[in-house]
Order: sequence, then C-alpha cells, then structure tokens
Amino acid sequence: MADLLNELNPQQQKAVAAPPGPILVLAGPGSGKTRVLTYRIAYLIAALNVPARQIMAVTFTNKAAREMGHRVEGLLGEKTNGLWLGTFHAICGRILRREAAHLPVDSNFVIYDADDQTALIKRVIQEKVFNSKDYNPNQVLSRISNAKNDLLGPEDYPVESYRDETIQAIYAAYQAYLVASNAMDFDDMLRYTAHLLETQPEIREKYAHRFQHILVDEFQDTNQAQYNLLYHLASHHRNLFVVGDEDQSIYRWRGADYRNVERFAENFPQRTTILLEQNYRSTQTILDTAVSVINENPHRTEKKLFTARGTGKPATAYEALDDHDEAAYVVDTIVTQVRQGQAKESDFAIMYRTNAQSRLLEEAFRRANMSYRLVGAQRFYGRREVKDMIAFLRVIYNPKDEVSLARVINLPARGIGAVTVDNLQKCAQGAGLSSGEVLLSLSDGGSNALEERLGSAAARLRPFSMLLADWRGQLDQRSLTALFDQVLLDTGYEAYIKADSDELQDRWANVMELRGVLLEYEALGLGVFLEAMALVADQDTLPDTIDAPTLLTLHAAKGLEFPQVFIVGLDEHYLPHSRSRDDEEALAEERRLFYVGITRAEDRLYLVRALRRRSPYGSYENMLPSRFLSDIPEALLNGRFTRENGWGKGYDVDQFQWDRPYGSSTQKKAPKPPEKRAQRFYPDMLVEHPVYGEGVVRNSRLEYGDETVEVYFDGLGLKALVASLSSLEIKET
DNA sequence: AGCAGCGGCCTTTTT
DNA sequence: GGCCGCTGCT
Repeated sequence: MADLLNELNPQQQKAVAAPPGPILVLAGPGSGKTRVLTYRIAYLIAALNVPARQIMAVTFTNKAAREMGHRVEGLLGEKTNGLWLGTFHAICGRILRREAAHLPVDSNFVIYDADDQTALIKRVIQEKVFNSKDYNPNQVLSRISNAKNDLLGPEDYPVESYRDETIQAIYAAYQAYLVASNAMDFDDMLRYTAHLLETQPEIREKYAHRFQHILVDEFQDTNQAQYNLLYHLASHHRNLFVVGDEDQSIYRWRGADYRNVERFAENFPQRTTILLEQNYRSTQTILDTAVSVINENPHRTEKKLFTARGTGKPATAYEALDDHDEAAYVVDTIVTQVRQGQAKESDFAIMYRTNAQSRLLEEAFRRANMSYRLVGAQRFYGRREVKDMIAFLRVIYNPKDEVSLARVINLPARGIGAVTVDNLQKCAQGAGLSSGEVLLSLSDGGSNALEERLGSAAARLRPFSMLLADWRGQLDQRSLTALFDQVLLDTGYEAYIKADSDELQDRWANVMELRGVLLEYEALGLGVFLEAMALVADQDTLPDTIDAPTLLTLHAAKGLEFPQVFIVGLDEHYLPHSRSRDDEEALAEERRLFYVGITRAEDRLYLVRALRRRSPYGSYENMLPSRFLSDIPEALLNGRFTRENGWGKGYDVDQFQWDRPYGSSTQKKAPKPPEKRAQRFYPDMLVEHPVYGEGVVRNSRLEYGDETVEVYFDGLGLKALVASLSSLEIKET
C-alpha cells in the first residue's frame, strides 16, 4: 500500500491517507479528483481493512461509476465484492426496492423518465385545469421538480398566487397518478430516500451503521435532497469524504446548490479541508485561458492552478461565416491533422451548448466520410420504437403503469381509440383500480360489474386484455427474449414499424438491438432490465473503442479530457444561452460551463464562433461574439474575434424572436420575401475569391433567399460562402 | 377510428 | 424548421 501512495503528489496523499472523519477535497480541474477517490477507496480496503461492503461511493454518471470500479479493482488486484458504487439514483433505487414496505409503491415500481413525466403531466393538465393552454407542461414539471429537490411535497408547495394554487393542484394529481401507477420519477427517488432516512430511525440506523465510509464525487452538484440523504447516511460514522469544485458547478437548474460545500463545512466543523491545485491535464496556456474566464465570476475562492506540462500553444480563435462554415472548419481541421499524421481521430472532441448544435457537425462529418461518436441526445433509448417496446415490457411487469399502457394500448392501431381509452380510465377510476388491472380482470371474465360498466368498450378491449394476460402468464415461464418475440408476433409490430417508409429499416434494427440488450438480462430478470433502461443514459453505452472524434454538450463533457478540444457556438444567445440572460446566477453558471469546456483540453483548444447562424426557429440571424471571449487576453489567442457581427448591420437584441416570451407578438417578423434567386454555382466549378484565391465548388444550395456555396481552397480547406456577399467569380464551369 | 393537412408553438443543459 | 395537437374528411 505504501507504494500506492508514492504515485501521488503530497496533497493527493494527504487526501487519500487522511484519518477517518469528514473530509472536504476542493479540486481544480485535472487535479486528479477521480484518482484521489479511487485511491482512497483502495486505501480504506487495503490499508485500513475496511470491508468493501461497508463503503459507499456516489458518482453522477454511470460511466464514472464503472470507471471508478475498474480502477479500484486495478489497484487492489481483486474484485471489490459488496462495495456500493453508483449514481445517486442507482443507489437510491437499491435502497428503495429493499425498503418498499415503507413506501406508497411496491418493490416492483417503475421509473418514469422525462418523456413519461411529460405524458403524465399533460394528462393531468388536461384533466384538472380549465384553461389548460396556459400551463406549459415542461414549465410545470420544472416547478414540481424544484419543489421535489427541496424536499417539498404537494402539501408543502409554496403558494403565493392563483397560478401557484393551480400548480399545486397539478402537482398533487401528478403525484397521485405516479403512486397509482406504481411509479416514481427521478426526483422522487432522491426525495423518498431522503424522507425514509429522515423519518424512519431504524432504517437510518441500518444504513448509517453499515456504511462506515461514504465518498462523493462532484459534490458541488448535489441538491438539497442529495445532501440530506448523504447527511443521514453518514450520521453514525460521520466519515463523509466529498470531492468537488465550485467552479465546475453546472447543474443549478437541476437544483444543485454549491452552497452545499458551505453547508458541509457548517455541519461538520471538525472537517479536514484539502486543496488540489496542481493540474496534470492541460498546458499552462490553456489553464491561463480558463482562469481568465472564470476569474470574472463573483463570490468564489480563487485557486491557483498550475501545471508542469509547459506553456503550450495559444488557443486558436476562428470566426466562421456561418454555422455551416463553422462545422466545415472543425471537420477540415481534424481531417488535415489526421492526414498529416499529427493526430488521431479520437484525440478530438467538439463541444457545444445545446444538443441541436450537433446536427450540422454530424452532417459535415458524414460528408467527409468520417465516423464520429455522439454522446447523449437520446441516441438509442430515446428512439420511438425502443421506447415502444420498453413500454410493452413495463406494462407486462407492472400493469398499473398508466403512462406505458396508454402508449401501447393501441399500438399498432387495434381499434382502441380515445373514446374507448377514456371509458377504460373512467371505469378504472370508479372501481378504484388501475386501467391495467381492469384489463386483466376483463381477460378472465371475472367481474360482470366491470364489464357492465365498460359497456361497448369491453368488446373493443377484450382482445388486447387477453394478450396482456397471456404475456403476463409467460413472464415467469419463458425467457425474456421469448416474451419479447411473442409481443412482436402478437402485435404485428415488425410490419408496423417497417411500414414507416421514411426511415428505411433502421427502426427495426433498433428493435433488434434492444432485443440484444435484453438478452444480457435473462439471468437478472425484467425488473433489473427496466431499471437499467431508466437509469442508464446513452452516454454510458458508447463504445469508446472506435477511433473517432467525440461530439458532446458542455454538460456531458464534465469529467472528461481530450488532447484537442473545439468549443463551437461561442456566440451570445448560445453561450451564454439566451435563457440565462436576465439572471446573474444563471450567467455565472454559463461562464462555469465555458470554464469546464476549456479545461477539458490537454494540448490544444479551438474557440469557434460564427457571424450568422440559424436560429432555433429556422431563420438566419446575425450573431454577436460571446461576452466571455472578451475576457481572454489576446496574447493567449491565435487569431481574434471581431466585436460586432460581420454584416454591417447593427446588432438588435429584439430581432431574436426566441428571446421574447411566446405569445407577445408585438414584433412578429415579417415573413421573408420568397425571393427566388437562380442558382449560379455548381459542384466542380472553378471559382476565384478576392481573399482566398482559387477554389473548387464542392456544393451549393439555395436557402433563405440566398445561395450558400461551399468552396474548397487549397491550403485553406472547405469554406462556406454566401454568394451575394462574397464576390465569387466563376473562372471555369 | 384513423388519417391527412394545417397552424401554433417551441428548444438549454440530464440522472 | 420540425413537432404536436386539432380539425375535418373518409
């Protein structure tokens, strides 16, 4: 074990070998946070002989958990049986299923994801609210989510207005539906666990005694519920080892509160605080760039970040003509370096503020015939066909699941329309049952009363009710994949999904891929499979084996590192995002997001913006450079950013329709005149540009009343030019 | 009941 | 530009 400590710097050693007790590690980016956590776990097991089963380590992503597990096993040279290592939600799931007797749901509860929540809240709003149009489902959900993160139930929901009263009523009904569906959402998992530990002393004692040591990663991003449950879990041994960095707190919108760091200091006055300031990841120039950005944030304890990695190259500043050009620049830079053998594809990451920004990049990569890894954005599990099949399995597993039942009851269409569904739901409500239970009882012809109440709906529902009962009967008799195949067969889902012509056969391939995943859970059972489906995000399933650049949001980039990093979309309204414009705290968080992005880079950083880009609503808009760019000293940049948009037009905030609350249509944009211009440029034409010189047209398209021409210039690569503005001359056709 | 066509509305980030 | 929900036709 002694040699284990030798691999660490003095500060890291101090943290890893700290005597038991509350420990707060404040760690700058790239300072070996994960390393400290893994070594600490190994140290506890190997040096202090703490049984692995008495250690709990909490991370924010499954990927981080998995990695940490591997690393600990690597250090110890053996399996760590009994160690509780996982995300907050996974660990809560484990506790909640064991302690379901104390919950309003049973241990077969299902977890509702964002889509399920939206479906349910829409239904509640429709049913409960007179002027349902005034209540945006996502807004209401976020209010409910905030309340839950603060451990407030419907009855505690703060009411200051009539609108609040309505939201409170929606919250109450939403919660009642969840319970009736034997379901909970992500926030409930934390809230129920915190509540259990707080109100059930024997449960609290059980876990607080068991877990001698609790370790937490990304502590700055914990919310109130998470803090509370940690506090209770650590209430007996008080060995709480937390690692965090307030400058990397980027989940405030999800209830995260970096003041939990202060709270920790207050609740555990005898804590040890350790600072990790040496960076092992980036060049000094990259660190300086990051610091110049983050230093502008108020109320933070300044850290001196230093590295032994040398000065390095200044960040490249690139100002693209438009968003197409931006994507072309990124791909081109990567292609050039790869071709010249200076780098390999997987060295690169491209980061952006919103998922939607990946589209143009993906297209550019595809055009260049280069593969890429796209993190998140519901790549697989968000697909309709995948969610459909999971919904079937969920209803079979838990027939009370109203949201999943509503999704599949008429899928593919089997003559059960809105009226029939409505009848079923009313009947169920009248009988104090769930819709699924009514269906099951219908299938065995048990209750005449129910049948009578259903009336004509009974006949329409019977075939599906028989199917459902049949599937349920098979649940314990046959393998999961056999059941899956049976559902496909009975529903004719294959023909249905293949009939959807526009997306080729991909959809069916996804269904089969899901079947492949299910195969891995044969031994573990449907419940484990469904929980994994709910809690395992797409980014956790990415094969990191392929040699390709990674596309990801700035949020998803936290905790990762790459030799070369592009941060694109460095324009006002994107970073900082326009939704944060009027809120100082939110703006500070946008800045931290930028900081997180910069500090992912090991060797090279590219800061990219575009003079004009497509707004979320379709039209093209002139952009202003991100305010954060002006905080970076020019000496740290190779290249520079203009201070105004490049189109001579004055910048006018009001031209951004996505800034204005919808509904206030005072300045409805005049529809663009459908000015039809003839296309002048075609692929392979030889053209001359006053600045770039001679080039070959790769592609050209008419859009938004103008012609966008992609021209390949020797030595410069691909440029996207706007024909009417760039005085391109045709030299040869 | 189901489908096509249309208009309004919307997009931040994720376990 | 794209989704979703509504409407009106079959």
